[in-house]
Amino acid sequence: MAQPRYAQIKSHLLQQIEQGELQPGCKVASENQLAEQFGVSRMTARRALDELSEAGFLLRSQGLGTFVADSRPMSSMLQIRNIADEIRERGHQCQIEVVTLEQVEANEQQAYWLGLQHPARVFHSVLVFFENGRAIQYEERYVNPQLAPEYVQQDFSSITPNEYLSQVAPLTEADHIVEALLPTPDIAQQLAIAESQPCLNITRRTFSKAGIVSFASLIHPGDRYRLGGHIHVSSHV
Amino acid sequence: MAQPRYAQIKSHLLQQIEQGELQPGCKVASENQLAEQFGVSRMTARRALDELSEAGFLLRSQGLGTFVADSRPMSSMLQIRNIADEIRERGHQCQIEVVTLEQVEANEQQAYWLGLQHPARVFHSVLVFFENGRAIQYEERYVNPQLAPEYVQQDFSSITPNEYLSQVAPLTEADHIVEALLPTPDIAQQLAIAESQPCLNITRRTFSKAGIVSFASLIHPGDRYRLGGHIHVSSHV
DNA sequence: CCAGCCTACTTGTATATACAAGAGTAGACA
DNA sequence: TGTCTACTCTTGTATATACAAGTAGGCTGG
Repeated sequence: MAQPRYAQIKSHLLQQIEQGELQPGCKVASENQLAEQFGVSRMTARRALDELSEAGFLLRSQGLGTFVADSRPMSSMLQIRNIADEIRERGHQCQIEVVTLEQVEANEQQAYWLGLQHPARVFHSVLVFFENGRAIQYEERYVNPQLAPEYVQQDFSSITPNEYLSQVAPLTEADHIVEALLPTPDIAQQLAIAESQPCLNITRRTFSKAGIVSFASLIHPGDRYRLGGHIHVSSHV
Repeated sequence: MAQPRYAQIKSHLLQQIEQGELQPGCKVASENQLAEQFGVSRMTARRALDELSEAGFLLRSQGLGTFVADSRPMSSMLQIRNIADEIRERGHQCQIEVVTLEQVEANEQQAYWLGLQHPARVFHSVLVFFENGRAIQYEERYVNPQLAPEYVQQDFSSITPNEYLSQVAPLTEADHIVEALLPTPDIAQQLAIAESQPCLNITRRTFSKAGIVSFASLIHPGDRYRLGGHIHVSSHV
């Protein structure tokens, strides 16, 4: 079977939602109706509805039915913009130091985050960004070689990985994890900060239509960098 | 049934993971083993593993087995939702300690952030949130008394400020600043952490149609809390 | 009129079963 | 020795079934 039956049902519903045939708040066919319509068992239809619900496209309530959620994507505070632009916007000089640029064997976790099968060879880069001579970002990045095969040939002192990857594989989505941590001795040295200096770590995964492009860990000294953002709330709570 | 069987199995595994009995990379009991161990059918055990995998705690691969993932973010989205919900969703207990709840004279900066003229009297609260007895958030909040005049009369051990404010002044927007910092001695003591423990500080301003409702500083121990987010990129770059 | 019950339909949980497909291993065989 | 096969264990997909539980609407008896 090329695609599982439950996935076909998911796709069908998603398409209807995205094309506006199913308006927000609109009631969706029940599990039994879908089961009959697609000639599958109720549990299979249920799986499609369940996963769409889990992903935030649908709202389900016992006794009532399944409905299209009002607005799904939350615009988030974390924009995808590269730090080089930010620095230049402030009228400052931006230098980039390439620490590492290589092809490596991904471990299972890394392969998983890139949506690849283990084992897999991936690209790996470590860069440090300087604003007026002061280190402001330590970037460690793993790149899917299928989507950016010439990654290691780039000259990242003139074009940032973000810029290059945006060209070869336009972004469609991204997710982030933000945390506070202390730098490792190595990173502290690269950023020229004390090991007791708390840092902001942003782990970012970027997606294009073809799949997961890369994930990166961006580490910023807490006293030199803040993250700002704005959310527009659709409904409430 | 108080709690579904599959949820019991989830809790059991989660507890083992969080207490380090199941180390990252460690192989987890197979569906059949769990089914026998808990006296349920394979499909029920499977549901527990599936949901934990979906949530990022486990990695599964066909033919090999199920393994504990390295680490995962605690909150999945940068929504405006209160931390109490997150804690409850994890099936944990949430306690709130009210440290301060008063009316104070806002300084010029505070009045400015609330969009008020100096001088102005505003409400001020300091709360500490506990998850299973461990402090997970120190919240200091300033509230616009015009939009929530009965703020100080609330019992915040039963309803969170976020929930209350959402009721009296539905949110329309919010902005954030995220930074990494070291806690002050006082905050370190309230959170029961070392003063060298880096923390994530989220400064959040919330807006309703009538104006700025409140701004709050939410401080989380870096080793107990992460922030996750997802962006849907509409068009360019 | 309306309060209460009953029924039909919904989602939620749980089970038993079957087969498919990926991965590793032991053993047969050349 | 090396290779291919067969077996076993794993997760993945799909089905049929049963009962629980929440919701709404209608019907009946007072």
